[in-house]
Amino acid sequence: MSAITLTPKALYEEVAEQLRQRIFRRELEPGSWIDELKIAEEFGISRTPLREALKVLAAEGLVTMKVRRGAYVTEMSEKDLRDVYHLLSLLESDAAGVVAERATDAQLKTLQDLHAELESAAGNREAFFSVNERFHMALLDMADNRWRSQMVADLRKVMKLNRHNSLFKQGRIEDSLNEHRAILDAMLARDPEGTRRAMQAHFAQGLQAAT
Amino acid sequence: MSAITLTPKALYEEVAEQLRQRIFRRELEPGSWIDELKIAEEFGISRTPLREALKVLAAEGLVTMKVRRGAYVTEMSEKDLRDVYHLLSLLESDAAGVVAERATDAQLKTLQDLHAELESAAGNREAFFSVNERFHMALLDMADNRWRSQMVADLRKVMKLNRHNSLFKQGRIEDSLNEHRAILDAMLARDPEGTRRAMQAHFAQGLQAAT
DNA sequence: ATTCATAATTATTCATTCAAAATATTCCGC
DNA sequence: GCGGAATATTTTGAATGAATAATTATGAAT
Repeated sequence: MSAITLTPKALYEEVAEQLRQRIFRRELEPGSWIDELKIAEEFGISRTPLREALKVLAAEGLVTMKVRRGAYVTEMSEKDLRDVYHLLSLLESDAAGVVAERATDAQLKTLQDLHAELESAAGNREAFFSVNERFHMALLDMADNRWRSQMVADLRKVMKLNRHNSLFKQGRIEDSLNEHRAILDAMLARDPEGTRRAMQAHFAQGLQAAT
Repeated sequence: MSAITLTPKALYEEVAEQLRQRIFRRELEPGSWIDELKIAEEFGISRTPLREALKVLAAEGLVTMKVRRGAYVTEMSEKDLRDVYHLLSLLESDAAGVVAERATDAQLKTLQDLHAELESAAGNREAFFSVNERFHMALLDMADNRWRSQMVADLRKVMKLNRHNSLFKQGRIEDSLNEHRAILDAMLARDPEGTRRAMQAHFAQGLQAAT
């Protein structure tokens, strides 16, 4: 009767998101085996959509499938962390350079607004982390390369596996804000090369703080 | 029907590879809908492993899932082609720079051998394409970043969707060999920056030939 | 004749069932 | 008591069937 279509997503998509949250919250620890029967029962679903969800997560790199052994939460070594940071630095600095070259003034304004929001969230770690994510993703969107956006999104998810995800040591938020300010200034000056360098510096600092 | 039932891979992995081949051979055309029942019947399997295989391909970007509409072979626009080339250039030039910095002499020798093989395959397009793929992947392996290797492998698969995949116009093979020679020379000279530039030039030329 | 609504058909998505494989446990022999 | 083999249990992987959602076609009303 009701014309409201309450099928926004397929069940396996929903399940994939729930699993991501559990992994990020460390309710499922890296290296640990994922019990299909147990999870399916907890979610009140059958194994079919769960298995499809696990394959989505495997493609993102969050879980690792072993033949005839099932799914395991991916373990990130120190080297993995460095490698992923390296790629994020490469991809996002390139994206920032593109934005510095081609963004409209309205788009730059959007980034300025997000930065302002970031500064006002400096006191709250959760909020800061969330706005920071939105800033980076908004920049990616403006760089307008769906393949890169997808890759960066996946890498950022994988990075959350790291135990030092609470990478915000004393003073790191302040430093991060300054680095963002430098990126923004270079973009406003329409200086692509300077923007790339500023973004690379931002990631170099982020890696230092995480290790 | 071989009586040997060794299970090197899961069925859905096997099916995923078969589907890739069909897509690359254009038996499944970009933009077209993938009929689950028909394919399952042709392969003599049920829809379950097929659906799992489709999700793997969706993660690679080869197919696109639409809610309640099933799977479609991904369509690559001109812009998509440029975007993917851009990323491959970025990732592989970085990898080549890393190799120029850190590869052992034995590894450089391996690349030299592959280049020699490439030169001797210059007369056969199929062979040239195959050896070329092996050269790029060997280089990626040496750069030793599994996340980058995975991303590049996926992007290279997606690139095969392009109709101008027979991107070897008159003289392109000769040019490509020269570009490879320049990359190799820069690596042998242990010149990371020159290596990166040479690889970027290689991709710039490749894009030109493909469009 | 055209548009909207309803019904039917078609195809996706999820659950249940079944089979095969790997691991662990137990029993027997040395 | 220890080791090996066989069996049993656990778990992944695949098939079939049922239900839900969407699209298309048909009919009626304006």
